[in-house]
Amino acid sequence: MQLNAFWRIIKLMKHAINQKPDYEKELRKAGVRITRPRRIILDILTSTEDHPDAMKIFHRAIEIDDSISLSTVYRTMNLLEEMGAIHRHAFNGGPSRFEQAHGEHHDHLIDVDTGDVIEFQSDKIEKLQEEIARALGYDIIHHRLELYGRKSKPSE
Amino acid sequence: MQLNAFWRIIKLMKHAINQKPDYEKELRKAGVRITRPRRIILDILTSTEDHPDAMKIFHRAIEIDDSISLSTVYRTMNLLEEMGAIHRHAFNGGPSRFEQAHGEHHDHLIDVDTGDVIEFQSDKIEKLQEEIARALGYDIIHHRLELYGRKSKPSE
DNA sequence: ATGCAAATGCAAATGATTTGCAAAAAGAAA
DNA sequence: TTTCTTTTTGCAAATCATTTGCATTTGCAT
Ligand SMILES: [Mn+2]
Ligand SMILES: [Mn+2]
Ligand SMILES: [Zn+2]
Ligand SMILES: [Zn+2]
Repeated sequence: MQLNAFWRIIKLMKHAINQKPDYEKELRKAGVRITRPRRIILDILTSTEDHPDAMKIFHRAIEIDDSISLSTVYRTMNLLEEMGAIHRHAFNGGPSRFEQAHGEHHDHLIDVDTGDVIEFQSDKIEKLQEEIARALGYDIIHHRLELYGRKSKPSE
Repeated sequence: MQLNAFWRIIKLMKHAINQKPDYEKELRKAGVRITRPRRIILDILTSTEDHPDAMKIFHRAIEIDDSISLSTVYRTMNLLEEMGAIHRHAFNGGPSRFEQAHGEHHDHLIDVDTGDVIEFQSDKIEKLQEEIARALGYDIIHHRLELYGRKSKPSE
């Protein structure tokens, strides 16, 4: 939980300095063409703190270039996911939501009333997951932990 | 992990004795009509160990009564979920999959190669989740923990 | 048995995402 | 830059899982 705070600060500093991860270089190296739509979408992803879905990304994108199509957003999200540049979430069972893959691994707590997404990280839980998988004879490829909660009343 | 083994045995014993939870009575008490499709679907859910999706349930159902429709399966799953008789999962991002709510709470490990679903339970993790939520000022309403893994090579 | 609200089957509607295809753009080469 | 080849795009139509409108049937309290 202390580490969490640390990384949050790092993230904020990066944001302040505008030092975004250079996905363009990475993608180019992997033989991916950097097109105008892709650059715009990457910019949107690297400059937000939230977890937008395809439609929200689309709306932010057409604000910058109204010729971008929704299918391109979807295609780009699939591409970036395959390249490991973003993570895809399916909270509740709603539409896919995305966030850039940069930064520390974390899990999510979703406020069931407001929809707010709060990030957290627990080394202990990660360790326990590994132990459990190992005991069952498995190596974890990836995992998903989501807590759905409601603000606790201070009293009571 | 020891508790887990205990409950697994209980479950197997119940299954062996064919002592299914009496959902019919519960549902009736809640003012829900017990129709032929609902009885059949409930039977399917209470007599399987796996996590079938709507289509699979539909196919098993028409084997017993070929007049049952897929929409009724969907409607019934929604009803049973609201009544708390079943749980809904969305592994990977695929279609909803269901299991009866009876028995102990557990989480899932999905074999990414075979699709097998392995159930496990960890009091430690559950406790940690509570702690984390509390520290963030939240009460957990529900949660979802899924491990995606691959059988570990014994050597190496 | 009777009556009526609730549930069903079917087909058509939805919402999210994918896909085929002709036109446009990216990057390598000249 | 111009040219060339390959990839990507926008658009519309297709898919997939799931929901919904509606006329018809059914459960079940009287
Ligand atoms: Mn985690
Ligand atoms: Mn759990
Ligand atoms: Zn996040
Ligand atoms: Zn299960």
